[in-house]
Amino acid sequence: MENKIDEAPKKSLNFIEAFVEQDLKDGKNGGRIQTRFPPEPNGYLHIGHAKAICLDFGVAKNYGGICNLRFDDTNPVKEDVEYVDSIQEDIKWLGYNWANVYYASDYFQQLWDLAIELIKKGKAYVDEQSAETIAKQKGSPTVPGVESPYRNRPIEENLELFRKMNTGEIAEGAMVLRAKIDMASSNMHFRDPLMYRVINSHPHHRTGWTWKAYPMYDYAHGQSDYFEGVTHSLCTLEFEVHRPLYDWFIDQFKDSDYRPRQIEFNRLNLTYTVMSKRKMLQLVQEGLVSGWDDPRMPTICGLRRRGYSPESIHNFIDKIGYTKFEAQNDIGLLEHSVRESLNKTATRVNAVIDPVKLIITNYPEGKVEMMETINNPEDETAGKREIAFTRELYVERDDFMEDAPKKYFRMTPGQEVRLKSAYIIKCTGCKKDENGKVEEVYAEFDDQTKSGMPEANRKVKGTLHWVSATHCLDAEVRLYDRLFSVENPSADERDFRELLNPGSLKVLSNCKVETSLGNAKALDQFQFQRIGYFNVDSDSAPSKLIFNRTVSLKDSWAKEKEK
RNA sequence: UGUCUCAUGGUGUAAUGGUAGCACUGCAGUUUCUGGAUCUGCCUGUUAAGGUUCGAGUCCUUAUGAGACAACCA
Repeated sequence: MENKIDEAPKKSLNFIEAFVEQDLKDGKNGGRIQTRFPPEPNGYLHIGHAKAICLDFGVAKNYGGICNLRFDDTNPVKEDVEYVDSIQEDIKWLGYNWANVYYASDYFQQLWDLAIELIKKGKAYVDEQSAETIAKQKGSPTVPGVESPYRNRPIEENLELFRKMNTGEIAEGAMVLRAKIDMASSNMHFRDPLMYRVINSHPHHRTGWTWKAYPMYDYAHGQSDYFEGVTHSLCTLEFEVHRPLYDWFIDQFKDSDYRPRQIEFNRLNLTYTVMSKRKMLQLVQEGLVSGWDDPRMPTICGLRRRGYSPESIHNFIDKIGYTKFEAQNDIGLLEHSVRESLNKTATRVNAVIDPVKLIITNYPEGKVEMMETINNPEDETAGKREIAFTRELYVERDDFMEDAPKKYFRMTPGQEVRLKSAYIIKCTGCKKDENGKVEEVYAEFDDQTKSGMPEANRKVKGTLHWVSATHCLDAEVRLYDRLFSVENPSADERDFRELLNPGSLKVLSNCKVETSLGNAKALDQFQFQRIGYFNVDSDSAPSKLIFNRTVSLKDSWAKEKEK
């Protein structure tokens, strides 16, 4: 037995964990591990952020370090407290606790002081050219830039102008502070990058009108990492080109052996989804979805409302891994992850989403039998409950066919099926309206086949779910599907809004569910037997039950039908 | 016609110079009071060409393809 444990396969490290372990082995930073999750509070978190969160918090946890939450709030034009709250809620929901909450705005004074130091060293200057001129002078990746005429302004003058940038004496857009590096560098970010710009049209959500000059990302981010003692600054691939500049700024100011290390990994791309904040915002603003938490959105709040468990998201992220390859991840894997998670935890209930009446013609009128049924066959501790059985029931319209193919295991005249947790019945026929639509299905039950009786062990091909027509509740069921109809909306030439899946939401208003669902609370997760996983929508009320389909069950009959 | 990064089945990801493995998907079967779940089996892969080496997915060279970078955004 002990040998078995030794033989357990070691989980292989991703390249970031390998770097971290090597740094630890090399004794860097005194063996300390510290990461940070640095969202800009300008939007809701999505599953791509969840990937970063799992890494930032996960690395800290696995290597005995800490992870801080830091809001990168250096642009008051776009940022808002509204987002600060939702971001914290979403991180907690994912199951993580930060050691501290910081704000880049906490460092405005320190950053200011360092900028002055840089000016005094002759390594930064105030440029008063227009944004367009500066852009033009940057050149292009293949053409070197040209130096600003203000590049060699005297230090005293730079100090004076920089001070004025922050007093309101300088108009927004009129001046910037730039680091003096190399206008001919092959790395565009080295061509005298902007460090500060003037913003006096918007108050900052935390510092109000105190500051008029705000630091730019490349300067603020790296220094914030440094101030906090971050050892591993993990970010996505598009910041790869920024790393030399990140290092450059740190080199200007560092005063010990300690330095944070930036490592980049691939961002999450999901098929049939868009992940850009801009596009999501457009979907919300144009009413193409009901809001940031629309269950079709890849936002954390959307997934939560859809019925995804935190565990399902962790499992998914675990499976896709972290590399430097720009992958397209199959949304099918996310769906698999949620089925895997909910299979173990969701109570099985009976819900008929497209009901047709089934009458057991030889069952006494008015009789009510309470049938015992198991809550979750995957979890012995989940217990049992009772459901009412009566002469008139509802079953799925799909579960009856007058002329059925050979492999149809459900109700068709002459065929026996089992009603789950109740009796075996034999279908005898149906009644149709003038259009040929089935109005009622008829069957006879065998009183020796009640679940638990010896005769109940008789082999029958199909087992159907049902609810009593007299002991059930009405419900609305929202069937959600993938938001887009093409695999990669971002790669399509057409406008992404034309690519929306018209069938991404179907509302069924005439569903019948078992009475036990009457006291279900918002977000409670269930498996509607034979249909899928559903949860209680946040708009649901006892007087109007609303369920969202998280994901359907795998359906091998649907595949068989297609053949 | 720059710099940087990347390339393993349909998709994603391992193999850290020594038997190309895992997961998802797909297919076939087993089993089942959910056509779910379970269990079993199968299909499919190292971008190309050279080189180093006893031995290369891994190291080197070149080619090809893909991505990132020219916001007073982060």
